[in-house]
Amino acid sequence: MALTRAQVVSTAVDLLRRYGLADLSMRRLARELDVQPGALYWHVASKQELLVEVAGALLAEVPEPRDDLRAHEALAVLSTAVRAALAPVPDAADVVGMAYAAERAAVPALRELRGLVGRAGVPAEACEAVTDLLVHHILGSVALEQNERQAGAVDPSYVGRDAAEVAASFAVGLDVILCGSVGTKVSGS
Amino acid sequence: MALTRAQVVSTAVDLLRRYGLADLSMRRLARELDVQPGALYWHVASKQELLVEVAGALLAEVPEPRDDLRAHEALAVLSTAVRAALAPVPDAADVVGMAYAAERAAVPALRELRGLVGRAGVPAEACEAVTDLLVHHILGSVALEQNERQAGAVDPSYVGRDAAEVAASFAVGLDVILCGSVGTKVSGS
DNA sequence: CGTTCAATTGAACGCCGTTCAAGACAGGAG
DNA sequence: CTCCTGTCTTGAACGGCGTTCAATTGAACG
Repeated sequence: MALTRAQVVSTAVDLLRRYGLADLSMRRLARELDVQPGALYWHVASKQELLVEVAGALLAEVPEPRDDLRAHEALAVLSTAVRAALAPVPDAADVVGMAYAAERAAVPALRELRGLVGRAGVPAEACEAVTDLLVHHILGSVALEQNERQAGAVDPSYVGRDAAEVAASFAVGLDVILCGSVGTKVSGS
Repeated sequence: MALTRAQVVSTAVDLLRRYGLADLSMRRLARELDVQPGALYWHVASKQELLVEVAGALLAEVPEPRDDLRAHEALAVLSTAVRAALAPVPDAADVVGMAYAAERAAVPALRELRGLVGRAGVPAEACEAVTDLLVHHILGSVALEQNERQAGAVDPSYVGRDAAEVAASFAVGLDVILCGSVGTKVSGS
């Protein structure tokens, strides 16, 4: 049966999940699909475009927060959900970051985040700034957690912060963004 | 005369400044130095190690903020200075991000940032979290500004936010981190 | 049966990071 | 002056990469 764009994308996601971005090459992807590398370019214009699609797929299953929440809570829930979806996928932060950089609206879940920021009472001029801050915080945290994991795997004597600690760090940062705390208070856990 | 590690690093910085990370290949660097690629590996263990060195060089000239400032002000000054140092260097965010991920203490300027966060009254447990947040915000903002620039260069009809706007966005985000504003107030400009 | 046309092949182009035996070339010891 | 030793460089190769493109397949349709 003929190859499909959807098939290409989902196999790419699989490859990313299992082996990371370094092993997500067009050639490797072609091998996985029992196809010559050139065939991929019938379904996808470039690797860049493929990665944008992959980023979308990674966040496709993040549920929209229930809309009976206050905007702040919804923001916290969505941010945490996005982080949770990306955390277990190697190099997900790089992939999504690239997609976000290429086109802010390319990834639906992040577009939705921006809508919530607006609804949270942030003035229109600061809307993009705050959204960017949130996105960078999420992606940064994901990248960090994966880096700790990787460092620990290479050298077992290295005791970095484990996933739970990084998640807690993330929550603190999120709290700082949503409520402010460096200058004022620090909310409990 | 014999090649020097310092020479290799500074030529790498030059190449990065002028042509970006994509053109900072070991081969290109060797060509620039009138040398065979293999020669570089006498002075540098790997490209990774070279990039960490480059990241350090990029931030080597960021001045330490005067120590008569309150910690919050010093943080704002240093963060802004780091951002300003990286903003004009293509792909600087990727390079520094990589170095920071590889080893949080590898880049002196960022280590200093962490010290200031501690001095600003952030509880010890939240110290790394807040520093990470700051670093991600800085690097995210730099990456974003460069992306806008690049998009504008490719397609002149594209009107993105210019450098000043992105810098303003950065200041807003910094304000959110240092003072909090989503839940409370937004300080003037 | 012949044609058409989406889909794939196979081969090439010009890059990349890295390795390593072999050579060049200084400077000190005999 | 010769020889050696240790530092540094070359030249060539290895196995990868993203991308392009003429030629070919193969199924569906008239």
